[in-house]
Amino acid sequence: MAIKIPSLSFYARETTLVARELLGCRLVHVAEDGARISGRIVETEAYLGVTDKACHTFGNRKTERTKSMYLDGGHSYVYFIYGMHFCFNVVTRTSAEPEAVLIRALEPLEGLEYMRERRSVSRERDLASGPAKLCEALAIDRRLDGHRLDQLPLFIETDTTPRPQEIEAAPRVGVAYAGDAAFWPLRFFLRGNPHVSKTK
DNA sequence: CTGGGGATCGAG
DNA sequence: TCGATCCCCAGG
Repeated sequence: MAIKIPSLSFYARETTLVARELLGCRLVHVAEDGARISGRIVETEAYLGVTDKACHTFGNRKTERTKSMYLDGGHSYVYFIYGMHFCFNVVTRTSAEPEAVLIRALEPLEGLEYMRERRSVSRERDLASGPAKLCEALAIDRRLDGHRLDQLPLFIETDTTPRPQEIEAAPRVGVAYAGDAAFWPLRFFLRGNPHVSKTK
């Protein structure tokens, strides 16, 4: 299968569909020295905008933090959480529907030594098996908030396409406060992949 | 201005 | 199970 970089129209579609189709794609950050740091996306979560109590734009909230959610699909939304971590999202649909896909885990593919320098763990499966872990491994921080994901230095390539039966759905992690939405099966991951995040 | 809480992680 | 660590944002 030929590797290509999806245009913004790929991201303008229904958010749950994008969340599923991002599985198997490759997230790439090109470092300042030109080296590629990348991993295969093995876990995602869909956040469905103004009617989704777990989404930062629930009720049409538009603040300094969430303004990237109101960009067109295909931009990044990077936010700071718990006083020390970043999380990386791909914005979907249009500026009128502020929805996004949280990238929750990667299987490291390129630049593993670079990742190990940034992360104080040795096991490969600990490098990027969580939303904040992968941001640290790929050096994604607020400077990349609002970035277009069809351009350097951070972009997404198509890679492998998982078979539908390899994709498992489950409730999202860490959103118990969100009422009914806490039970919506909007977390998608590759069944049995060791780089999927651990949940408690 | 204030303060309660968070789409997490890793040590113990 | 819990602490780290600080920004966000609703409410007054």
